[in-house]
Amino acid sequence: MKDKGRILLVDDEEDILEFLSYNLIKEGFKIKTASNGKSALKILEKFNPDLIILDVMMPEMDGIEVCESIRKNEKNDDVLILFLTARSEDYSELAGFSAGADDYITKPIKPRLLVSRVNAILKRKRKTKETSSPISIGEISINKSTHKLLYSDKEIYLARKEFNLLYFLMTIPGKVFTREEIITTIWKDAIVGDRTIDVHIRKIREKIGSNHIKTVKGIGYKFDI
Amino acid sequence: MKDKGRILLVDDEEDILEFLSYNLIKEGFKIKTASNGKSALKILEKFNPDLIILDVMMPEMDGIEVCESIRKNEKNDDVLILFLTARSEDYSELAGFSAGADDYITKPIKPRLLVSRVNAILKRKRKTKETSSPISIGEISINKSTHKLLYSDKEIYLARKEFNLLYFLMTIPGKVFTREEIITTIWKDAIVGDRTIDVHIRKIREKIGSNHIKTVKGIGYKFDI
DNA sequence: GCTAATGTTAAGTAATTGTTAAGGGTTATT
DNA sequence: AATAACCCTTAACAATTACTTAACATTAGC
Repeated sequence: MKDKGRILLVDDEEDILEFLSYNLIKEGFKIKTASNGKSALKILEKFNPDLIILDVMMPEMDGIEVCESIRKNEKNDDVLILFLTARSEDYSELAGFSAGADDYITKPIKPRLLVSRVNAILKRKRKTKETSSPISIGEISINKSTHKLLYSDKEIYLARKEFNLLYFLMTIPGKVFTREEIITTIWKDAIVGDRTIDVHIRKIREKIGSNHIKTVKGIGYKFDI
Repeated sequence: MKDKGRILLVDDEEDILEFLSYNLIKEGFKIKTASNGKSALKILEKFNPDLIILDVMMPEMDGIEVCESIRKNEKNDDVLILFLTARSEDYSELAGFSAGADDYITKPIKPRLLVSRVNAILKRKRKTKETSSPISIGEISINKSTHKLLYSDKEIYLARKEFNLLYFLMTIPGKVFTREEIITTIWKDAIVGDRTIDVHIRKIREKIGSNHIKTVKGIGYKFDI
């Protein structure tokens, strides 16, 4: 069976790991397991999974902590995280999402539901990857999957934040993105000073010239040809 | 309680449907729910909602596909679509916008924010159907999302207040807007002197000529071709 | 022609963005 | 493990741009 995706399972209960593995391997996923947060983080470095299924309730490091720890590292921006939570938790106080989760499943786990959820989430990942591939505008071409920027056929290196920012602006050329939109997209909910955006804009302009990113005072920035 | 609007909720998770319903019904909205894309499309035919709240991540048909499918039918041009998305999905909201969404909310959903967003978006709908699409009158075209004013194909830069003012006048060409209306719309509740409007009008006229904005003495201004 | 309303101008004030360099943190290299 | 290299953020300050005002001029309509 072909490789449908790589999944890292994290739970302190052996039973559940087995149960999940069994059902997901049957579907053709590549599985690794970890029985605690620390080893999960370790495995993560090498395994490079598409998805991490994380039990919220674990001794020592709970799922939320693990999730935050994963998200702290921008290298892991791409990986999806799905939580396992106890039924009783009220949706409104589900802490997982603010920690950076993408979805969650409540226990008891029904194999069918699990599989369809996992398929759905990975399908979306593939889809956004496809649609988010290279954008070419004028003589500038930016490619998220290779993290490369070409400017009239010359390769220009951009640091991660610069890259994300430019990429974001280029997703809809001409549209003015407000500072708020930029912050919530690039910085998620981190709190950064107002000058931070400007500094990054400046660095991008330094590298691609100042004709393409236009300032709309009082509103934000836009990318134009 | 009076009918504040009709909303169709689409999510595969019962919990979230309940959570959303509870909060929106409390506010006086009429609610219907669907647990997948297909049934949403079916309900849509009869329910005729003002707004559809759509989870991006669903098995089988995801939110974006549902949205595209809704927009394909011109009958549904009027309906507003609001996405629910998990935070870390990269710019998926943008894919949403090109699919025809009007706004989005990220999880975790906070009841207050939800309600205020829903109210805002419905209010906008009642006021002007145009939210982000450009207004073109004669050889003048003004576009809020790109913050561009085109005058016989030449791009003209307007500062923020000027832009908002002209945009406001152009929303209903021919209508005379009183100074009071202008003040409350553009300046909200700031207190500004009487000459302030005139100065801005002057600057606009300087840029697009004085034929289009007409003074109606004692009342206000209007935009004419 | 009188008068209230609007137009015009320039100057002052406020708000926003640009720039620079420094410091803390992280990652790569030796 | 120490070191170097780099990235990100910040703060302070500069520069720019936007906005408002006041004083005076002009106009429309009675």
